[in-house]
Amino acid sequence: MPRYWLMKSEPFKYSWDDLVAEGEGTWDGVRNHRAKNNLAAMEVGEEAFFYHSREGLEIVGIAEISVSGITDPTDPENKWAAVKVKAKRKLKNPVTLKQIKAEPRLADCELIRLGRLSVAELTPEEWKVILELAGE
DNA sequence: GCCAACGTTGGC
DNA sequence: GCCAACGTTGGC
Repeated sequence: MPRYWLMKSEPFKYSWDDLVAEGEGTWDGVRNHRAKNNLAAMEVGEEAFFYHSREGLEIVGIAEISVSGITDPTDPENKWAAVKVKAKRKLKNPVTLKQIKAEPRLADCELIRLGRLSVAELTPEEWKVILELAGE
């Protein structure tokens, strides 16, 4: 069973357009244990929403895990996890944090419950609801 | 720019 | 091993 993810990035540091331009990006620099566990659990081919935090505050597209189970190249001690992702496609309409908060079916998702978690897991149901909000 | 939430650090 | 202080994240 594939799992579904949501990855946050501050667009002035690394935006969806940056990922599109690069083709493939390494998701590193995560220094939170729960986020790390999520990164370590990712498998090649699984999909993740790409969310812009601090600015934008919306899900803009879907990325696909292209390389999983690597150690963070920015961590000299090699204890943190990382993955590589490829831009898959843009959402038809971006889904804002406001829309997510207004949707009762998403009240329990990690993104809302653990606001500061930079890599969150979504259930298949939550994934579908967000696609619905995107007009898909 | 502020502040709440949360993780980490360090003194005891 | 507890907990206060501090730093960081991220929404507002």
